[in-house]
Amino acid sequence: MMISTRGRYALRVMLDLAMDGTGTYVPLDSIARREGISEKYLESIIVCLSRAGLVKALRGKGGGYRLTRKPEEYPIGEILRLTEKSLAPVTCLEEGMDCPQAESCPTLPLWQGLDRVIEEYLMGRTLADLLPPEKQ
Amino acid sequence: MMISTRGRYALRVMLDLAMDGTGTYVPLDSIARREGISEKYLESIIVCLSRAGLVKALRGKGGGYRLTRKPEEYPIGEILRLTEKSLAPVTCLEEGMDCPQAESCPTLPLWQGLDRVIEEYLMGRTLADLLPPEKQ
DNA sequence: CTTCAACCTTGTGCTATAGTAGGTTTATCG
DNA sequence: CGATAAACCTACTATAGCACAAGGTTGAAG
Repeated sequence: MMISTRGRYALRVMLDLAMDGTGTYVPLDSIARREGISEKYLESIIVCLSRAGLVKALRGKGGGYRLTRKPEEYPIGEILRLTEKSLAPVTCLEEGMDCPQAESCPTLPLWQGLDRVIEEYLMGRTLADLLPPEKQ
Repeated sequence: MMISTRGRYALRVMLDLAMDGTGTYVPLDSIARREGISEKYLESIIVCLSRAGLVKALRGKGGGYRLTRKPEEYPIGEILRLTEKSLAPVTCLEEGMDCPQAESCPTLPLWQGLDRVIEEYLMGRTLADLLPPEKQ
């Protein structure tokens, strides 16, 4: 629940790719070195992003990853949702968790409201918002 | 990070006490039965609330717990902060975590913003907001 | 002086997180 | 063609936090 290293690393990888800007393929080991993150661990993270089409992968020599859209077309929430199992602040709201007492629960509306606030914040910002001004 | 059963149970206990309304001491085992939660586990939770003065405890026969303020004087965030180790959405923001790269981290402002939004939401609502209309 | 309730300490099973390790496939370059 | 470089895939592991459970101790009322 909420944001672990997986989501944070995913964001940093995407940001790293966005900083590159050249549209060429960037190999993962160079990203790992720059960001100071275990390459093997990053692998398991970027696979999610690749399968979902947020980045395009190219194998073999000269291969790597690159963005498939412009930075301003990546809502932060989308990146996090793919790499975290859930962004819900409480387990009650997680998928496949329909609580039998949901109808009468006096606290459920509170959590739903919190979830909405978080969702709006994360979907209302994009990768581009995290780039340094000169890279805009 | 974020809200586990500890915080959720704490809220339900406080709500249970607020529902009582009579100002008399309510024993924990009756709360546990009503809420369907393990009494022993609740014990470890309510101790935090008691030590912080959110509830007053009375030992011995006829003892139990009662609120020390009116429901509208308990911000939800205060209850959760006491029972959860942290409400921060990422570890970066947890106490005693001053990251050496904080200055140059491009994602830190994002997390700080998210933290503020959550904080405002949770501190802007009180126990009273969760009571059914007729109990107001 | 018994009863009931809070208080305190300790232990335990489970699950998720944050990685490691090692091998397989695929593309490029000399 | 073959070496190299990269993504891809499977499986394993150590650690920590969560959600309790068990048992005994202290203290207030009747």
